[in-house]
Amino acid sequence: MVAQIDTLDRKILAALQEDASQSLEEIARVVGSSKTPVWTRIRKMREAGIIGRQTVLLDAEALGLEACFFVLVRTSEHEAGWQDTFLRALQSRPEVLEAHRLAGDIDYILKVRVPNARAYDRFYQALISEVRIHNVTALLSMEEIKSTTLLPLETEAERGRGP
Amino acid sequence: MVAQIDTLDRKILAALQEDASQSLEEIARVVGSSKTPVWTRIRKMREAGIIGRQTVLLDAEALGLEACFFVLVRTSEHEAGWQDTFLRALQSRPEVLEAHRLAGDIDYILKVRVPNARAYDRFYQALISEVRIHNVTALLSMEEIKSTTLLPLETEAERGRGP
DNA sequence: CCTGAAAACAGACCCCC
DNA sequence: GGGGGTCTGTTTTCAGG
Repeated sequence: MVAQIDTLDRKILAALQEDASQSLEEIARVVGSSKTPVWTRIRKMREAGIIGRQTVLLDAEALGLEACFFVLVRTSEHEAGWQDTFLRALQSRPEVLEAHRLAGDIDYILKVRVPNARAYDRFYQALISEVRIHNVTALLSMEEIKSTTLLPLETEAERGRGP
Repeated sequence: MVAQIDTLDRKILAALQEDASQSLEEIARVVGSSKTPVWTRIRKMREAGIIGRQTVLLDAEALGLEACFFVLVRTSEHEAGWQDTFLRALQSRPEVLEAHRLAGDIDYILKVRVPNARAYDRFYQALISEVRIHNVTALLSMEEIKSTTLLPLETEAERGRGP
């Protein structure tokens, strides 16, 4: 379900990703248009779900969340019931920031943010007591080299290179 | 560098994370305060860098970014020069959404968003031609079970459980 | 540090092109 | 579908308790 988006839409999205606190007028100026068209397009893209939540990004370290783990999960259970329980467990835990089901011999990867290693252990113990997991590898982040929510919005020209 | 944040600040941050488009009045109402104090606290937390970028979250699938890979990187090179080159390469590539330096036998993990597997291969070929990498494992995401930017803001009560 | 008012500003919706 | 203006509500500032 790839949306029909033109160059102006992409410019608007880029501007909004960059700084959502900009005024309509400011955005209109940088994308080379005026308030009404920009406003209409934003409204439509919101309705279409292309534009989602408007949020602020907080400094995890400053808030005492000093440890970040990537957790590689292997399971031997592949029934729907088990998966449901596992998914619900992940959804309900706010320290799980990301969870993906994978192709290949590792079944899931999680990204978990906690205050420290002890808090990770509490999370881990709670998780394995809730759902049966075959094998877990935790990768501890020493340094966040890059972390962005800005999606690469390919231009019209770049799209030509795709298949 | 953990910031001095009180309960009211935490409530404000929670409200802002949840929906940054809320009016000051609305936020003041839900946190049980009034406009000026809320505004002052937001300004201070912005200045302190606790509150960072204000942004919108876009739907990657709708924008044609249908493939997500986690890339596990092992290197045999550990000199500063190599690391600088690698970091710069990651920073300059918009498809790299996250990059962490890890503890343990895997040196780095990347999160990469691209239109499809071919685009990932182009990224991979370009990366290994730019910097020497010993071993790469790509984990392909089949399903994004959870993805949130909302940090768990522990309450005053919960903080007591920490060390 | 909070309350309340006042001034500067931006968003939502109009009609016209 | 875009351009420009207007009304309404919101942000930001400031005097006073």
